[in-house]
Amino acid sequence: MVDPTRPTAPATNPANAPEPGRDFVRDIVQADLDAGRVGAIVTRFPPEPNGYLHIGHAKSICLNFGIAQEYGGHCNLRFDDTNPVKEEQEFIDSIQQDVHWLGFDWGEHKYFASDYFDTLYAWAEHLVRAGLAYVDDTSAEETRTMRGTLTEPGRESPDRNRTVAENLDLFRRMRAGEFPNGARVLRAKIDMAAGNMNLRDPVLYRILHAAHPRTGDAWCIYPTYDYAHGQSDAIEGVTHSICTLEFDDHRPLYDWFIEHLPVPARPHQYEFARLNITYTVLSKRILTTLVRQGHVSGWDDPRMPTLAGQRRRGVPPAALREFVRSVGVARAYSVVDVAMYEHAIREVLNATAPRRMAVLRPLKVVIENWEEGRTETLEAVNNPEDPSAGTRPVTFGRTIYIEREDFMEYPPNRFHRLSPGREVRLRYAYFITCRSVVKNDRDEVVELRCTYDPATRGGDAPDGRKVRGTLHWVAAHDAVPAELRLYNPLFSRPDPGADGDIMADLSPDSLEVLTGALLEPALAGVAAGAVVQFERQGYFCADPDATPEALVFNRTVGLRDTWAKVQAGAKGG
RNA sequence: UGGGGCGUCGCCAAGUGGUAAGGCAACGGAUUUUGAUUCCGUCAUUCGGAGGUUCGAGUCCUCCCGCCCCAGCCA
Repeated sequence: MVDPTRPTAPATNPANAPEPGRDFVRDIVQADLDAGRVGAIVTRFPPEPNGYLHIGHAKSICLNFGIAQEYGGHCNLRFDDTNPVKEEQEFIDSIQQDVHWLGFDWGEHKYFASDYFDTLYAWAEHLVRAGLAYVDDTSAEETRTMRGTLTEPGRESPDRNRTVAENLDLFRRMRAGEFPNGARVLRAKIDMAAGNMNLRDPVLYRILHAAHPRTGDAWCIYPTYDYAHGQSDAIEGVTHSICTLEFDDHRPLYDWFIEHLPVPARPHQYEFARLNITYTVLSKRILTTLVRQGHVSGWDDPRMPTLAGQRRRGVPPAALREFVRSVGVARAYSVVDVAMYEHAIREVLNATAPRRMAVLRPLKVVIENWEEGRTETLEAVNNPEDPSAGTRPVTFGRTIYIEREDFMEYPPNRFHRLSPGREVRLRYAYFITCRSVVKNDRDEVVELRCTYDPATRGGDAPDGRKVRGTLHWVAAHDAVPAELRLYNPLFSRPDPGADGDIMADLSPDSLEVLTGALLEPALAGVAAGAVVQFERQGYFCADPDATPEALVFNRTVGLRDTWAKVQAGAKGG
């Protein structure tokens, strides 16, 4: 059957052609607008409040709210709360917080599928009266076997031909609470032999004696997703109901309900490929398991791909939006390289994050020709990408700390940091030369004795001599202690779960805690949530776990590190 | 011959019959007081495969191959 309201080919409109083909969904929207099939664009983001939103949802949110914005329509936030046994107020709250954080606003358009329970129920009776739905007493297990298989047709329930009167009576008594969970269901009467399993008399209502977060005990029967979704779209006047590919073969059912019910509008469903990322799991079910089994500290553990987790990790919402934009929207199954995500994060943070110095693994350095007790204040640039960020003072002294890995007693070929006899620059301070090494009884380097060149104040040599390396540092007299949490992928393989047991792929190295880090004093009063770049190390976000004894920072993402790559290559080769 | 969807560079992804965009990654090189950033260059004679139509095919036709989704009273 040809539906004249359904777009066939994108219409062209040379007059005000938008930047061509941003993605196929926008093409459809544009074509519908051009052809006058719809007035204002209405989309919707329909989360079920049974968990926290994750990066995959960000793609859907950006698509739905983005399209509404671009075409001057609006996007509804609609909670798909049709299954009270899984849904909780905590999730209703977190979802709203996360959508706002991502940068989108539903305005007055916040809805719940449960707002429509009365209408949905009335429409179900309508189907019953039309002979298109019946009450089935078959048990869940029996229903499953009778549904047939992918290659064999199903068998019709003996209750399939009950009279309208009997169905109406039974359905009303279901609603009245006369029957226990699972005793009966209301099913659509479609086609038990359909090749599309969704059309083999799908369930519309099931008995669930459970309190609902919003409707309380008002109901003991609840509509299924298939029955509730399209009708909710119609009630809200949604023009483009955009969902993921696995709902593709639900569309005939979606359309069936719309055609057979007295709905006030004719919405259309469109499907796009969901987002997958290497080394990452975007499945609410698995994420829930990680939280419940304590593999992570909670939904907002910075290792979690949840929006709450990424926020705590320090990922700016703009980076998420940029990432989603760069990935595009299509219908082909895809797994995006997590490097693309990290790139988007660095791109945003490079432009915005103030620079600070922090030593992750300190190595003591004594400047032998610097007088005991003398300090000197120098000027450090806050963000070379943003002159308006200004400068800040940093104080130098006789004893400082540098990064342990910035010194090697026996340096390999291309190492151009500090080693015995070699001169390097301390960022914004002086050139220093390593004169000797102090070791403990285990032969470990515990301290360097260096000298500085007073003429190189600020880091420039008046005689124009060059130095190969520039190191970050903190002064012993004013450094601030901190705990640093370094994160690695939660899973140890790019395709977690591909071998079956996803929990077996959990990485033992996803979290490394550094307790002895030292920060420059400018970081002392930093507010939780602030993101800075620790020069030469990476971007770090102040965590609310900070105590009076020590600040806590989460590493959002490291800087690109070509030296590490060179080393890895040398080791491997 | 169960139904549906999809196959363009290592990973995303434009392309809608006129002679393969872009991003990520990678690799060279320049600049650099972050081995960062920035910059410049290299990176698909070929679009899952085979036929066919056409002056011309990633785009149209036929056949074949491969991958994903569906048998919840989950969404």
